[in-house]
Amino acid sequence: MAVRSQLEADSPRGGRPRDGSREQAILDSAVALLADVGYDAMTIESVAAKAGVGKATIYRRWPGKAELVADAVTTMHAAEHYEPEDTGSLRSDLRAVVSDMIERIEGVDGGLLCGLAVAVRSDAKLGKLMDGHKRSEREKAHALILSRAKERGEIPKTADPPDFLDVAAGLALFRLVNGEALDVAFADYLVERILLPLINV
Amino acid sequence: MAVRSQLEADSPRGGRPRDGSREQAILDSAVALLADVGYDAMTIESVAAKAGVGKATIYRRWPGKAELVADAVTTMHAAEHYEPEDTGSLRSDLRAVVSDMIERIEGVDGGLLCGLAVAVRSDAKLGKLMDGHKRSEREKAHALILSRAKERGEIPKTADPPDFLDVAAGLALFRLVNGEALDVAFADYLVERILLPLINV
Amino acid sequence: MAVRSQLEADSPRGGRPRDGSREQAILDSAVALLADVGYDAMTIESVAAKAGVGKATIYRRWPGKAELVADAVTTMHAAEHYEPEDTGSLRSDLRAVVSDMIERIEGVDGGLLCGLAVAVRSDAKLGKLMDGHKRSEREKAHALILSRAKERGEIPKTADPPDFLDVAAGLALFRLVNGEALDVAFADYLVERILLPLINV
Amino acid sequence: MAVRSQLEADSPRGGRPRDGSREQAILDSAVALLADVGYDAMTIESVAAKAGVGKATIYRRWPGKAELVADAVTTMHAAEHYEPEDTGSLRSDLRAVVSDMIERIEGVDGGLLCGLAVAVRSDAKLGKLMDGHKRSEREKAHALILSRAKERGEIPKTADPPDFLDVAAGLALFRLVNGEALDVAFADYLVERILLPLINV
DNA sequence: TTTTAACCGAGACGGTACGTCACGTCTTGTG
DNA sequence: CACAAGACGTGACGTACCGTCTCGGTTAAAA
Repeated sequence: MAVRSQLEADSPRGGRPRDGSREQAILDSAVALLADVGYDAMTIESVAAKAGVGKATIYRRWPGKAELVADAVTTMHAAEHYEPEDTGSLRSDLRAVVSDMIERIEGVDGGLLCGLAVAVRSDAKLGKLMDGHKRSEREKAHALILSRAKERGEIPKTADPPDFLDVAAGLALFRLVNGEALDVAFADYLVERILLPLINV
Repeated sequence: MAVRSQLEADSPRGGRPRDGSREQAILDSAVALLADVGYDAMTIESVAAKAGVGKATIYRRWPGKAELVADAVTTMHAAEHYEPEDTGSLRSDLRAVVSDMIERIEGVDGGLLCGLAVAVRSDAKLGKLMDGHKRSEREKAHALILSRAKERGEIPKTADPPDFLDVAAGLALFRLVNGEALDVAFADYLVERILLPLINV
Repeated sequence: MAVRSQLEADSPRGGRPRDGSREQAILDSAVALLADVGYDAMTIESVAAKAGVGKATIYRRWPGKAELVADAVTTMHAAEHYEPEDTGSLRSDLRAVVSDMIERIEGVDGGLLCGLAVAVRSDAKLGKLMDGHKRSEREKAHALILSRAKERGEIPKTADPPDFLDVAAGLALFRLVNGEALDVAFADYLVERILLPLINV
Repeated sequence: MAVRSQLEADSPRGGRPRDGSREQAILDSAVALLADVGYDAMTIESVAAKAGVGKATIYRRWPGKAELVADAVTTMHAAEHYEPEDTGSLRSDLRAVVSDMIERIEGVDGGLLCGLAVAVRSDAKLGKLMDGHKRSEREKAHALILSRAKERGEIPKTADPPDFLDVAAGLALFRLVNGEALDVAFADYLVERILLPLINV
């Protein structure tokens, strides 16, 4: 988790404790609405209504919309358990991971990331808090693909390519922002002209 | 240009013609305000006031804020005349172009691109219209850097690397969205571990 | 007529003369729209459209909406040629004229007069100009009814009652403004308890 | 009261209850502004500002400007405690009440009543709700003046004249609408030629 | 057990930007 | 010049959210 709760565990004295289930209901509703209608059209009021929760219950936990969204996105990524299968070759492993990534970006991630970036820019602290999980997932996938390729003998044991999954994600996002299609041709280009060359230095 | 005017050349006869100078005044004001205060804090009313224009004159030309911003960003990019100098070597040429790009992204582009992406996603047609100029600028720089390197003999005349400037821009944007710093270390990493390997296949 | 034309017959020098037919088209459209949608919802733009006329052609003749409406109402009243029939007795003459008046008020006049009154109050000059025709019509009816009653011997030749038709119109308008019904009972009351007593002093 | 609150006593449970003091603050501001600047120039925003209230707080209670004004006028009339003094004779009592009425009409009532009439006609229910208080005030004054005259022996104990104060108000309003002056001569005429004859049948 | 304080859903509050619409004026081209 | 068309600056309209606040009621730990 990340920004949530502002005061993670303080309030030393009495009173009814917060109901943890609300937290999840709110985040779930936020994720659903982000995917449905996008960042701008998602309102705190709609999140509250969908979660069956009062607005104050949201503002008690997050200082504003941007922070709520940050947590919602983090939650969303945490939910996906990114474990690329062994498809038999480096090339096909890359193809699989790239296809998967593109699918996700086209689904929701793209718009969310961009909408979120607005929040990031308006409050720089956010950004620093929110990338933890995602990065580690990417790094795990990176290491896994690489070690398989080494075991297969496709690349030398000493190979140490850069963060090629970041490169893939960045290029995909960039094309999205520019309104270009994320199609099969792009996936091909990405694997053949960018990723494989970077790994096979 | 792009979205502007809704009906680029419609009602052929009758009535006072639109005053083209308003168009520019509005876009200029929009660009200035975007850079000053950001997407959210930029209001249509403030754009109108700064441009010395009525709100209706804006809404007559653009259906909403998102579309106006889309055009404003396009205009902004059109204004920049991207001509990378010859710094003497491929490596330093890349360093120069990367530094320049990072600077621009940190300045305004980043937030704008992201804010824009929201608009893009809510109206898919926008995206398709707005990348023309920017892409061609990038392609010119790409070709220029490459031909210089070939003339210097740094790379073979037959080299045909992928769109490495897109890769650089994408990775930078990606880090921005994730709240990571776009610092000198990143620029180094980008040039040494990504761009040069991609070119020197 | 009344306010119309601002400069009734001036502009001594050349140029295309005003097209008098426009005047009537505008007034007709204004009357129709007033009756259809009321004062507030009647817009200059809709009058212009219905009349097939440019807005400037209206503003060239009348300084504003209020004045146009003033003329339109006057025109409307001028159109009705109020000649009460001889029904055989003073009482039935009064009944006839009262019924007629109520009908007219319920139809359009009521709302118009009230809407118009707003204009009157915002520009006091208007009022002074616009009552001419209507008053003279009322006075003609007043005199006619009275002379018939005298000829029939219902009232003395020397009788000189006050402007009872004004009283009738005023009371009807007042009830309208107060949201009370203008029904048969009211007409009865008006004739029996107000008008006849005022005449038969 | 009248239109106010749309649903006088609806949502029985939940939520912060409406603050009744806002209601009065809004109506007071509306009355003041109506008197100051008139119906057209009175804007909802100015009412809100003067009352120290958000626009939404007004629109939560009234569906639009017309209905707010309707209530404001009703309130205004409710505030005036109409108790005509005993001036010693029927004639002077009538003069007093007529002068008072004219003064009020010239002040604000006239324009308000007319502006209101527009609302009345666009929503017939309004009218039926809003005349209660005013009528009863008029009736009280009517009865008072009459009983005094009877005590003085000016008119027979059995006299039962029609609603002469309605007649007076109606005629005054009618003249106002027609742009005729409500001056001393009119007051004279009203008392001598209309009211006294009606009473002294 | 009673108190107490923070929790909860609901929704009113003061603001503010939105996008629409009409005003009355100005600017075209065509008679 | 008048005219039809319609763009212009202006400013009010009514709507929708923002983030805060208040209400009656609930819930657990502290007294």
